Amino acid sequence: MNVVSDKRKNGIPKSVVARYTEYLNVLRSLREKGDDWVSSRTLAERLNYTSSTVRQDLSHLSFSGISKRGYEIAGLEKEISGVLGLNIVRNVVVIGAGNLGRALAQHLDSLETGFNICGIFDNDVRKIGMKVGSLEILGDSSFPSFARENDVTVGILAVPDSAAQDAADMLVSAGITGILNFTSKHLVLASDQVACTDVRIVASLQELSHGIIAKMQGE
Amino acid sequence: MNVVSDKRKNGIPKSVVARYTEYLNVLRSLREKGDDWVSSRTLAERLNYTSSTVRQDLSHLSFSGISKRGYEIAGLEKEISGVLGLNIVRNVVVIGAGNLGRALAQHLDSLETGFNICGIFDNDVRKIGMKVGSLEILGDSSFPSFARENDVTVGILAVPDSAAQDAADMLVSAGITGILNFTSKHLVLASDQVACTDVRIVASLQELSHGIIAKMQGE
DNA sequence: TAGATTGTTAATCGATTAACAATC
DNA sequence: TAGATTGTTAATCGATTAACAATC
Repeated sequence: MNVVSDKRKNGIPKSVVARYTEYLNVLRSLREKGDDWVSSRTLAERLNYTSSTVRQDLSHLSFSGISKRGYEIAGLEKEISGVLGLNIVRNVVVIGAGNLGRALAQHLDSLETGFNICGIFDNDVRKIGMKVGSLEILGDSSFPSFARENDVTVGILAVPDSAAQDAADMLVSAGITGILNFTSKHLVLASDQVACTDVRIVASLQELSHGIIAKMQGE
Repeated sequence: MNVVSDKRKNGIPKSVVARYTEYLNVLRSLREKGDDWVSSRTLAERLNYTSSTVRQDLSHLSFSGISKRGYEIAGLEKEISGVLGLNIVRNVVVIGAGNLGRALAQHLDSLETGFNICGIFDNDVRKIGMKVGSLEILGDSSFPSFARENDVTVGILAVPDSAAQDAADMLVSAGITGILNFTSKHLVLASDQVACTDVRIVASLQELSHGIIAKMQGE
């Protein structure tokens, strides 16, 4: 097996992908400031990494910097966006129209993230028909046909924990390819071809709580 | 330096703390199901870890399992909660009363997470006075005195990215000890005694996008 | 007792950092 | 040119897993 296919097989490490998203934020803000080039050192300082980590990360890309100048910002942004698959618009639905689901639909829509929030679903009949921004809340039963007709590839899960697994099953059987999980439940997916990322809101608050205690005890 | 103070100095690794929050979820659901004991194997299977990882993690605690029986669920829950600092109620405010801030205030309140959401702030005068659940939106200017009088130790940051650093500065100078950051900005904190955890909603969606592509390319 | 499960040591694996030749 | 910065190798560091004696 050659080096390239070997790379494909192993893919880019999750830790590197996570930093790519951070680099994108910094690159955008530098570009908006008018900068055209950035060094690994500058990128690192903005995010509390080492320049070595930045260069290692960028070495996974088909994009090179130039000695003494650094990396061309617009080109690097485009390359990272491509690797993350952000150059295509994905149709996304929100499952669960409670406080969190409704807010996420509107928040992600207003942020212009490049994802198209095209539907919001709930199984509470009293909510069906209500409006969330320009979207109308639909019942779960209409989800499978909606997903097919609107080429929906991502589902955002914002239901109560008790309904999480059932809702995930519904998403998978409707042929979704990715789930963004806002519940605290660890999901078991019926297909290993479906990607899942956990957002862990409550867990993050608990980790923060531990962080506060650790600081008090002198790190 | 002896082993104990050495342990204190290094603390529990972040990766272990992250799993503690997952263990808590599983322990609660097992307890509600009526179980009293759990093995490292069962805990591991529920979360796709190895039993070795679970036992290593739990070895940081002052709590022992028993050969052949495993770990007593209620006791382990209490121990992990203690280490994470969840045995005391913290007063929390939300900064930013947009879609996300308002939803987080209500969501975290309804989840009974043990954190007390006691205030929500915004600098938009048109929002001041409006209600979010039982809370009234207050202006940023009243935050310092509010924080002091209500013993607020945690601030949830849900403002636009452009206002993130200023709002963080406000939280730190008001004497907050922890920030849960929902913006996409990397915060620079004026005090190294303040803990910060990033929630990374948009970044998670971008990581999911990469995950989908990776699955398509055969992992 | 026999066997299941812990706690811990040692091995492996992966991620980060240091170092430096190449180069613009 | 001189010096700043990349790309990459090798070293270090930390996290996960395997293995197994202790034990209930």
